[in-house]
Amino acid sequence: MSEVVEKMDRRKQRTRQYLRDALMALIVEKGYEAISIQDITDRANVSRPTFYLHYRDKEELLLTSLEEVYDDLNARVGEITPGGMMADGNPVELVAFQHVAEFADFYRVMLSSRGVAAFIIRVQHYLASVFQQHVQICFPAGLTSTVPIDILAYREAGALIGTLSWWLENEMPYPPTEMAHLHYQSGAKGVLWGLGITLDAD
Amino acid sequence: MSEVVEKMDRRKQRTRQYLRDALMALIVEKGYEAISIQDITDRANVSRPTFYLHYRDKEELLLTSLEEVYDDLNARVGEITPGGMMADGNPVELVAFQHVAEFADFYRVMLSSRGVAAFIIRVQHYLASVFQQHVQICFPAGLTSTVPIDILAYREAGALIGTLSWWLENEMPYPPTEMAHLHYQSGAKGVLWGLGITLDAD
DNA sequence: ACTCTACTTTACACCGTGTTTTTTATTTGA
DNA sequence: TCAAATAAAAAACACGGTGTAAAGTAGAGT
Repeated sequence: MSEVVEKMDRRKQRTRQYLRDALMALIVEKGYEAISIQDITDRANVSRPTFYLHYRDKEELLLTSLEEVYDDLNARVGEITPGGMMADGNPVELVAFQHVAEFADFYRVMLSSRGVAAFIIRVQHYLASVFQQHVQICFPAGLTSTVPIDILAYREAGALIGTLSWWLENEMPYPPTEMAHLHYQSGAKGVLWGLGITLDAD
Repeated sequence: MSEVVEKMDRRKQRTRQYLRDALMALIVEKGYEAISIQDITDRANVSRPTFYLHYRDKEELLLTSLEEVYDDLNARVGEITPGGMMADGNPVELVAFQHVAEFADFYRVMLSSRGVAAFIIRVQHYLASVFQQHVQICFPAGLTSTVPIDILAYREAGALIGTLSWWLENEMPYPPTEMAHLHYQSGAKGVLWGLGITLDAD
């Protein structure tokens, strides 16, 4: 996933690290779209032409910068066990809330009006694929689903993004564990359950 | 909501209409970000300075152009009746699927990587507010919710966007009515129901 | 110490933005 | 129908960001 970093000149490593740090800081400060290459290189204390020695454009820098974020997320997702719940009895969604809490400043911007559509959609696809993988781990024998699994995957991916958006917009009033439970329950048992309504017969 | 159009010079009306049409066509063709003012005025057969006589920038044109889309949506939402289902027995989500089907080319871009984060977030907020209003219409006496209603609203708003994304990305293989039912059921009864799983006791 | 190679500096052409001024065309309404 | 009002076109401008090139400098690797 990451580039080969071992045999890379220290200056190269340092410069790229400066650029990535600068981008992340600037995203938090002024939003992605408002950032110019000059802004990034100024912040990184690097000349503007140097930028182009490493990255084609702002988007390419963003994509590589995201790897740090993804590495954290993938490490957490790797801990998932079959069975729908994690080893400690928490729902798997907890990893998402913990991860987002870790990078709250970043996500607060990127999942807002000042964010990037491509990033939001990418997160959605990622979460949908995790959902599908998780279903296959929990039910290896297969299922006779009432609803196509990929629709459910997109639905739940969007639902999680929605809950995360609310959480980030409202200064994260509940801890990750509580959010994970609220989200899990209203998903597993349905929205009517979340509203406190007993479901009638079909 | 809309401007006063009656007393407006015909040339003004025509020019603005051309600009709005051009923007919408270009969004479908190349995505919002890739469009320049020059692109819009070329397509509209209008000089570039003229653009600035009417709109401050591309975003302002987008916002006014969206009113046509919103007018359609609001007309449909207005038809919602209290009770969770519409007069014909379809779930209220149906209006969203019908509306998106009407402007499918537009939404296919705007809810994709080539779209605009601000638009996606705006749709999310709109859907969340509709959800909350709908709950208040259906249960005017109030509810003792297990989950805060605004969290549920964001959750379901995101969920709907997720389902719509899947639908648009996959060439809309099911008609709006069927999508609405699939979406409604997996929301009301929960994801496990959608997967075909009978829920154990708590 | 010597050789690479990354970085800096300066410069340039290009493109999109936003505005101004002058001129032309069209609409309004008296 | 004609005069006054106003919208649009045309041409030009300053500005800022992009992407590249050429020359020189500094610091890494061996």
